[in-house]
Amino acid sequence: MAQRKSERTRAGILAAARERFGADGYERATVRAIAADAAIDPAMVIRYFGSKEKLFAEAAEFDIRLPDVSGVPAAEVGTTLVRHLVARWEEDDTFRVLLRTAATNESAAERMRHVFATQLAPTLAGLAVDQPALRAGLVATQALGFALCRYILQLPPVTALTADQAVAFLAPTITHYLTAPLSAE
Amino acid sequence: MAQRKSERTRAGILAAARERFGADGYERATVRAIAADAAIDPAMVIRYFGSKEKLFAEAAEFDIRLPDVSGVPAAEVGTTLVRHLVARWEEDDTFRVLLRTAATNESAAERMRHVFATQLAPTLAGLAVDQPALRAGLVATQALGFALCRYILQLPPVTALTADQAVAFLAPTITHYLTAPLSAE
DNA sequence: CACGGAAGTCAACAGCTGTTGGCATATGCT
DNA sequence: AGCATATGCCAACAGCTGTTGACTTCCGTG
Repeated sequence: MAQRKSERTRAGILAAARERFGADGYERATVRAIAADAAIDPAMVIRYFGSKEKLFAEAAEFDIRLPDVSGVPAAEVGTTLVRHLVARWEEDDTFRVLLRTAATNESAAERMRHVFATQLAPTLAGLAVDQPALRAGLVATQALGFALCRYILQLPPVTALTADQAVAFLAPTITHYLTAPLSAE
Repeated sequence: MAQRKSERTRAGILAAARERFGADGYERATVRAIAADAAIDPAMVIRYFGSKEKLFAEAAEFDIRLPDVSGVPAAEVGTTLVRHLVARWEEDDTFRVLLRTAATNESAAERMRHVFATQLAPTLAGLAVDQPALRAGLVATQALGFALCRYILQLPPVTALTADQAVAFLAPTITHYLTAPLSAE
């Protein structure tokens, strides 16, 4: 097996890349810095991934892995959804990479829209009482806004929350956006 | 008046800088590109503002100019607040500059926290029924999340909204965060 | 008109960037 | 063992970055 060792260094580069991209964003995260974190030569980063952009593409591959909520009582759907999202964001930093970079990099923004359209919106469509696209959009504003304030901007009152508190505060809003009548409030 | 002409070109540089920073973020917006937009030599940008960072600091100086809501009926506070925020964001792109850049630039993030702490939180504190810091933080997640999805990520369902629709959808959430009991939802 | 200072141009700098090719080394197979 | 190939390092490249200093041009004032 000639592949065994290479796969480990490849994974090391990817891990270092995720951390750097997540901390610094696409432009400031240099190939040299990523290579140094992975204790390897910068040339190897290019050899393994072709280019910085392809490395980023792989590092930002994000699967939201939404749970199946078809069996969940309607009243608990919001809580279930939010709990999953927060847990998912806390456990790995791939999403932070994507969110941070999407602010300044158009291809990352496009990928973010793609995640929204293919992963979030379809699931929410089954839960919304009407106007699924609009409701999914509203949910996104609250969900991504929370992630932005907590992980990127790090607003003190938002970082101070425990995950459970965050879920308790956000869930009613999500439920509201999915089910409340929208025209006259 | 030796100053008159210089002030015009200075304003021109600042306008070009705001546009470039807003469109590309701090790193990708180069001094040379800003200078080209302002039809001037890159050296002048430095001469007028000292450095790229100081230019950014001036370009991202943002005053949220929240209205006085002390005389507004409690039921309409949310709507008034949101309407003002959305109108303010639509009319000038300084806020977009700041938001976009805050994602990848720590000093811009710090400035964002400062705007939150000195401009948004104090006003909201007078409107919250309790726990003002927490409630201001929750309001920020929704408000900034909307701005992120609409102006930066440009999620189709969110950009499709008219300003009035956006206000109508967000206002109840803001009111909820300011006034609803928080412990058991 | 002559002068002084402001306004602007030009070329160049040092440093960093992603990327490439050549060369050494180690590793696994026969 | 000996070869082939994968793995890695080194040095260098061309291009871009923010920034600087010297030089020219313009303009209002004495």
